[in-house]
Amino acid sequence: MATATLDHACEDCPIRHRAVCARCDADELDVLEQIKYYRTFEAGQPIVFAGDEMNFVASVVKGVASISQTMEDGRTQMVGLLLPSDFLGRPGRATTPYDVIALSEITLCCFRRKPFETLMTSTPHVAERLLAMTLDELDAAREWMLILGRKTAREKIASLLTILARREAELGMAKVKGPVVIDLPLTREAMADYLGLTLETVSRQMSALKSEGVIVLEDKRKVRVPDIRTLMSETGDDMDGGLVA
Amino acid sequence: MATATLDHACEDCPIRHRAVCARCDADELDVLEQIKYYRTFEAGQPIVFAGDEMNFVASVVKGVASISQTMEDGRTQMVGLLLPSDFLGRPGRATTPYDVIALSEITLCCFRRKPFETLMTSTPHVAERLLAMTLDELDAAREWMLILGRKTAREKIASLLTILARREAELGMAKVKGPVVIDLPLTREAMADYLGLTLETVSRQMSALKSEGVIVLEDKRKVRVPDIRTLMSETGDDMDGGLVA
DNA sequence: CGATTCCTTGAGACAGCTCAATTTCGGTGG
DNA sequence: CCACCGAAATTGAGCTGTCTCAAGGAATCG
Repeated sequence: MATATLDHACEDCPIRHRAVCARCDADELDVLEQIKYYRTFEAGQPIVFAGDEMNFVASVVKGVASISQTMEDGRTQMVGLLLPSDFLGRPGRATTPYDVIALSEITLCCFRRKPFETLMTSTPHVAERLLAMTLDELDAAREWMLILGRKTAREKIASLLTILARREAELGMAKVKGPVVIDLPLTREAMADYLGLTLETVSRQMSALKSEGVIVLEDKRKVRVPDIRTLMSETGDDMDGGLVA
Repeated sequence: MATATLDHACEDCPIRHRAVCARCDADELDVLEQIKYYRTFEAGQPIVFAGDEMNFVASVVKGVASISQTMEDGRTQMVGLLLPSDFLGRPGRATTPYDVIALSEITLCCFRRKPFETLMTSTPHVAERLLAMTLDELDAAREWMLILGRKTAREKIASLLTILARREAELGMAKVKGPVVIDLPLTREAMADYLGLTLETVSRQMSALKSEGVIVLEDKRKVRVPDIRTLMSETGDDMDGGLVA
């Protein structure tokens, strides 16, 4: 199977120190190693649909996916963005209320739900780490709520780009300084679903930021930010986030 | 001190089976009992401000509070609503990024942060329950994101009223059937901050729902819902939430 | 009964949406 | 290498839901 080529020992895992297993010691890692398996999805492929039974949980090893909700009439809101090291699924619940869709090619490190749940009670480090990650996600969700409820279209775009730049910086370590290139894993429509806008409005605001020199489009999916401070000043937030050195 | 009159044994606590201590056994409860203390706040009083040091965590025993974020120019978004049994504060973090304000008279069951944190590692039942509660909050935040990003003003109002009706029903047990009276703990402005609207729009939509008979205002802060299904059909969601029997 | 706070209602403005027409660009096959 | 295709993105023009600004009204409290 194709996934075999992607397998590797936990020790060499790129997300070893950020994922749900981050705080595990060698013994605990052995247990995880035995029940894990990899799955990959192509860009655009659904991972699960709302209402589906979900008999696994997983860490994102590589790639990007969206968590979203759709109303009967088709209106869609993204409610989560899964980047490498993020956790997918909820221990203790058999079905998922959200659609999860691969936005790029994605690799998941999966665990069957039941074994994972037993493991959670036996290895406190996993439960501990999962709590910390969930609290972080809740903070991110709350920041997002401010964006959705109170920001203008331009501020929304600037906020999204800043969030992506920050995440990219975290993975690559080091503070962001000077020019940054953001690899946009989202289509304009996905950006719109993230921000509660239409894709036309997203496009117009991107064009506006471009023509004002705040961003440079190297490519439709690659954004160069000459000066991150200028971009951040467009988010409407205080600029003391500590992102810049 | 006034709080003394409110003290009571954990066993008689109204939120005993829903709060962070829900899964504790008698021994664990004894430990909690020793480090807890009550605090009350009047309606409108701040509990903490964003940036403040926060050396306690707490359960809401009685009353309602808001968690909110404010931008420099004054735009405010509520990002959490604390109802009885909800948990306030984050173990492992010394300062809070949010304003927390009492919306009604409120009673908190507080624990100093440090002792609580040690307790979390020693009594797994607390950590376990806190994880479950945090995951529920994350779900609530995601539902809220759909409301903020994609719903019309009318749908937003109907959704808020439905959420409050649901919470009220949960506390009082039993499925909601027929007429319900919602005790609105929010001013129009607070509703607006919750929903990402202006207070004028909230007022207009409340008037519209009233004139169409979907709701009856017994009082500005007391809403009677003759038929919960009619209200729910205005939320834009599927009506299969299982709230109605 | 003033004063204050909260709420309602109106009229006009405007940000973002809808509908519609192109344009760009990465592939794909001749 | 070119021509063509389809998906994604851009841009325009007009519309509409919500906001802004403004003027009362209702309830509560000294």
